[in-house]
Amino acid sequence: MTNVFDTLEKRGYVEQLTHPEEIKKLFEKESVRFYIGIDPTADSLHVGHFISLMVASHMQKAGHKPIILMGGGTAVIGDPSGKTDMRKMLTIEDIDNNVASIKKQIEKFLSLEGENAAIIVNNADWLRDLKYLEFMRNVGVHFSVNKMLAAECYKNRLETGLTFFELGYMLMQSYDFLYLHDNYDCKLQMGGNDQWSNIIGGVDLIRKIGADDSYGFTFKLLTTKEGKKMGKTEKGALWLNPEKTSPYEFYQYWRNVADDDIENVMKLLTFIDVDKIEELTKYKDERINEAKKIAAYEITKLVHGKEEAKKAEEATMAMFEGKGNVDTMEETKIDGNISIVDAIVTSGIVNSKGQAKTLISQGAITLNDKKIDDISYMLQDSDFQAGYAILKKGKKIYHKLVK
RNA sequence: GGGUAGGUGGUCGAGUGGUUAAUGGCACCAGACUGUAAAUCUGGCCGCGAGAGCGUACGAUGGUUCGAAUCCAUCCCUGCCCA
Repeated sequence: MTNVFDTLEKRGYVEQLTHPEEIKKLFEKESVRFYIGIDPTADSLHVGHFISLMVASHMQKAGHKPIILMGGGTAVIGDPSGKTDMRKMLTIEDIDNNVASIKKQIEKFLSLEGENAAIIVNNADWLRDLKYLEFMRNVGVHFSVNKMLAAECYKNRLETGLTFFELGYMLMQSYDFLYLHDNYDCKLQMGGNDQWSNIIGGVDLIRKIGADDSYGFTFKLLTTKEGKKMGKTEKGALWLNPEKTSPYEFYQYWRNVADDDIENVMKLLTFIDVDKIEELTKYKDERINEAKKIAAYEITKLVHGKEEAKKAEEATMAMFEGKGNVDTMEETKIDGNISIVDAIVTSGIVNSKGQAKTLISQGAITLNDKKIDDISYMLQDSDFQAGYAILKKGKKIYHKLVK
């Protein structure tokens, strides 16, 4: 059996390791309990968390045991790493709600049953009742402020301001690792590369307290070749929750990634064999679109299930290649013959009438393939001859209107 | 606690009494070109209104003024220096 480490490395996940040799050996020697933390700062995960879950899934498939740590306790503070400003503070109720809805998404990636079932824990369970004095004595003493301030993630904060409150984040995350190490036999913490400082904080803490079996592992963040973060859209982040980002939009996002990024995306966000990916992405002309289709389908399938992925794919074919089925298109029920502007807004294609008008005047809106250039156009019965009307924004966004 | 510099639209950052819904960059959307790609060029990017326009907005609340993001007062928050 191949070492997961090789798999992860081959697919390009690996960024930094605290103990490269030991970690590789550990993976071979035993079924390792590892943890990945997720901060419940929204009621849905977004693509940034996607890689974490992929890594966890690869690990689980290789026989290791994932612990997903929901940061129900630490989210109260907000991780200052890489942020220029302090995050907005969330109420405890918000966080608890978020934790509940995120759990459902995690279940799609990890098996919660069987011998190496994933477990989901919430650090609120141990952090909220923490006694300050005890914590300072047992944990606080092991942290050198000098060292912390030298860390890259706090450096830029030194200029804009950093509160003690936020500085405490590292201690809490480190304590999480210690807690999981002692209570769940967790030996490895994994996370995005922005978590490096926090992760080594935990690894060092455990080692200072006396154990020598703690390790850290960070993986790449999902960025474009130009180094920009991926997953931004007009409406904000690309969410994994279908109510926030529809499966079709989600599919389209991946269908449209840049040529330069497709190989990376496939390796990181699908389970397709690496050799196959390289084969698919070696082209420099339109043949690379084949890879994008496969990537979009596979990624959507992972997040929304086979059925939704199929629907998104069929809707795409219907729209872009003139085959397939309009039934799969997202649809909105319209009340009577409203104006085109209202139709655009109620379908959710854009957020305001102003935007709808702008688009019309730019020639971006078509109805049943007829360009609409009149802002005051009213929908008519003749627009629904097939029982529906197809509203199109730009070249890529379609919506079905029914009465 | 004292001194000092600040708080501007999704973000970064100009503006320092009227022509400022507020220059510019980034992000994002659309048009052209293409391969539903990138790069490039063009247009857009607070809300409502067909439009003239109206409403909201420059940390908060009051005030001065015909008129304020810009001036004054109080408060809140942040940086830096001193203690």
